[in-house]
Amino acid sequence: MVEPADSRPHNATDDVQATRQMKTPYGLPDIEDCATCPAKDDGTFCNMPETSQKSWTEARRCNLYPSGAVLFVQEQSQRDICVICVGRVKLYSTTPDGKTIIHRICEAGEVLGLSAALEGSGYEATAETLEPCVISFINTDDLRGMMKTDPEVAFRVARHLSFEVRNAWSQIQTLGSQSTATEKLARFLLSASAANGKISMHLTHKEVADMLGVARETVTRSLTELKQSHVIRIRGHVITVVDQPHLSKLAGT
Amino acid sequence: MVEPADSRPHNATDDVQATRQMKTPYGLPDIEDCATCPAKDDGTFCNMPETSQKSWTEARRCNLYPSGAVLFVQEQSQRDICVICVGRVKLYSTTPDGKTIIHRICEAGEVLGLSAALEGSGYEATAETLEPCVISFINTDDLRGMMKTDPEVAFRVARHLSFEVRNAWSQIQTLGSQSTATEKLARFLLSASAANGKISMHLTHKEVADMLGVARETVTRSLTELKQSHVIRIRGHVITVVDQPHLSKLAGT
DNA sequence: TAAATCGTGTGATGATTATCACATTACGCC
DNA sequence: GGCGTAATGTGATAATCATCACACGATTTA
Repeated sequence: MVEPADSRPHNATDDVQATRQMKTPYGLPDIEDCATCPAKDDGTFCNMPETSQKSWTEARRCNLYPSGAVLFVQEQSQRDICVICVGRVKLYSTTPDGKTIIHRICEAGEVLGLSAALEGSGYEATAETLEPCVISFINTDDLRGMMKTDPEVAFRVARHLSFEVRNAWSQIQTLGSQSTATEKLARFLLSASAANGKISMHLTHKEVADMLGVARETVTRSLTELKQSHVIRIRGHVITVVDQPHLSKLAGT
Repeated sequence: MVEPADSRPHNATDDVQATRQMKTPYGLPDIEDCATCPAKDDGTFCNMPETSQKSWTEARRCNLYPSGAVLFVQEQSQRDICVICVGRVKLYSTTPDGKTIIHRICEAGEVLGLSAALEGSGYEATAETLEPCVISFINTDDLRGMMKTDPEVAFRVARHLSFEVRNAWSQIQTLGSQSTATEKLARFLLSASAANGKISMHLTHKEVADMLGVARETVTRSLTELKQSHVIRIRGHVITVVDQPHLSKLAGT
């Protein structure tokens, strides 16, 4: 796990991997402008009206991170919000007795630290990159200022928070339903599977376990059980849902 | 459980209880103006700047509900958001197999249905009054319109959503920590207790159980256990935390 | 190539707690 | 004040799963 400076620009020359290819560290594109951003279609702050976009672009700073970098730590006082331009980020918190709970795996286009920014409190969780990432930072005060003057920004912030609430609630349903581990796993697989039934699993069993609130061994066991009953097939990092109706029945839906 | 029309004004003459005191049904104040509202100090949409307040007051409708009234049902298509002026409302969802999960007990000043309004989807949960309530309704389209034109409204919506996210996340921590039932209950009691250690329990054991994701009997048992070990004292609906350090230790904090 | 590390697979065991099945109490309502 | 329903208390039992304890394979590092 790499431990970079909190939210400051990542100094590429400090990094062993980066020295290999100085031009584009970690093989990432250098996103100077939102126009060249691969997430531009569906991101929360992408495709904004011109005036909003302008002040936005001026306020943001853009950094690169390797896999396993910690963007911020829970309860750390909050100064910036993060926008994921490229990559995936794991949001988790740890309990005093050392247990880890993964709240969400965030994709490109999503925003981190929003609720903390509006409440004026510390970060709700720890954010760690799962793969090389391009992250934009906006100062919290700047964000608030933009929200106060530009309804478009405020509206988009609200909509992203809605999305977060939805997400959290569905996780609560999974965690609180006191259902069996297989049931939870089935629900997880269903929500993760694409239309063709394929899931590219970039998460370890431990990470899945921390998302579902069960032990790692339980995930392994349930997974092999599903495999043996020919409900899913596992090939490397790709899980294929073979018997979707069966899986749905297991999920209790 | 009373089943009123979805979000339309409650017809007091239809109701048995209301016939007793026609002037103020359920003994509730008739809130015509936010100026006379008891929640005006800390509500999300209270104490707004004059211009915002004006359009707000024009858009809102105000209704009275008895205890146990269903304000809206999960997945029902959403037309209004609700503001609790007086009373407490239980937000819950039910799983296909009949289990109930209580997401939150909402107090006066809080807003219901916000995330559904912004996502344009159905209500996230079912809302049921826990006591006689005064509820204001604002049409979703009106709200969106106000957000687009008035940054103040948009900002307040965002801030309330932040609050909801926080809430949801702390519930996720409780539910997902795979801790013992006593641990969860201890945490619940701590967060519910006032500075003087007193908790006015207006919830049944079943309701607490549905908040913590455990069985009702488990709540009863854990509660008596805490009582017998002199950590808490129960007198009627008032629970007093006697040994706060002990309770904190049980909560693992 | 050896060593170390990480992720995964698997067995045995005990603790916790859901579940069922009642008894008992409290409380609103006529 | 009595009746009926809702809420609470309590026991016995079984199921699930966390935990510990390792083995194994893959991948990276020295």
